[in-house]
Amino acid sequence: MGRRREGLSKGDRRELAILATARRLFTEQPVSRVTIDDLAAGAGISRSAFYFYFDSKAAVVTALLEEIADEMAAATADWLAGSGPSEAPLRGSLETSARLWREHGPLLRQALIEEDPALLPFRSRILDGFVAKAAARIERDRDAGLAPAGPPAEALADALVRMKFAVLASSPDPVDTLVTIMRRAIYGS
Amino acid sequence: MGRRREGLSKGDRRELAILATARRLFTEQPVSRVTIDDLAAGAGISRSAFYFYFDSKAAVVTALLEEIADEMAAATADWLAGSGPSEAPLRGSLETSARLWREHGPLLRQALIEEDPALLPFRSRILDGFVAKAAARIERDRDAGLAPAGPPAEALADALVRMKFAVLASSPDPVDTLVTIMRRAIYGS
DNA sequence: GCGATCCTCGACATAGTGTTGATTCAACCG
DNA sequence: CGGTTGAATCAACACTATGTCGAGGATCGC
Repeated sequence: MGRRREGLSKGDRRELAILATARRLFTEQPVSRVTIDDLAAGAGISRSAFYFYFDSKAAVVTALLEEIADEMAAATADWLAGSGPSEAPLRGSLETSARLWREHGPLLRQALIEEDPALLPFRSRILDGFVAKAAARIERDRDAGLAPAGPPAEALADALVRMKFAVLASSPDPVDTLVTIMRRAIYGS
Repeated sequence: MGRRREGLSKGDRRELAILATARRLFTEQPVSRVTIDDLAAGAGISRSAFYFYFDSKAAVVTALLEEIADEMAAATADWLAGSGPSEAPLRGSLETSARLWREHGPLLRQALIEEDPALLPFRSRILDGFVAKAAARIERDRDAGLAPAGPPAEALADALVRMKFAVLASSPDPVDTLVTIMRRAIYGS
């Protein structure tokens, strides 16, 4: 009777246990201070058994970042799609981003600030994607006469995105400041 | 005759050789990829002899950063002491900062971006010092009616300094963009 | 009950860091 | 000259973390 009760094999459950442990540990301490031993112990397996499920710590981090990537994109989609200097969409986007950094700070830091080479794919997806879309939005506003000329939109967007990550990584609640700087940088003459 | 000819003992020369090697290697590759073996080999000594001269790689990095700290301070002194939105002093300060990052990128990156705990003293000296002075300058301009109100000067300065470092670390020539953003962020309404 | 596949582990290999104790060497003191 | 001292050097060791291998144990499909 009842062969595969719930569809989750022992192996599946162990893989999920590793990810759950990683999620827990990576909210508390920097990625570099979590060892594979920690992850294996948290999942109740030996260190070398870990390698059956993941190739490296970076693979676990990548898996977790995949989960977060969509939230990151959704957080800014509103503002990126809009136009003009109105404050609310920008503030909303930044509030959500700030929450994500509070929840996943060490992970995002490892990928976006420390620039771990193993996390390059995620980083370029997020960073380049944001920069390209933000630059497009800036050009749209300039063409519409809503924003004044200034540095190349791409360079401006790049600087603002990097500032956003750097500031989110260091202050718990920087939204007001970021809103002002970004609006002035884009719309101030 | 001529006992201590030039005052430099063998040990002194070796210490300088380590520093020279470090200077060379740290212009080419990230700090984390230079091993103590590399430094020792470059200075022509064994790895364990290295530990006679320095406690760790971080100690070497600290010594090199000491040399750079003064240049960093001098680079921005002009602008920090002035007032008002005029472009030249800001641009001059940023040009010098950009040159320093081109020459010592990996070192500055390790201290100011990656936030290596062992380099905390240098980081707080540079970062907090800059932020405090920039905040004071912003308040001065606000009091003088040269700059409009906005986020707390401290928070604004912190965000701009972090943006500066983040952008310098990633683009070879970001001065134009930084000049515009900073002026708009401080003086734009 | 049997074979294939999934899963686990202990043992090993490698790279980097830091420590220890013995030894060399140069200078200076009597 | 001989002896003491302290600086400088090294080989060997210990530790931590990562990743690899092959030998088996558990489990599922039949």
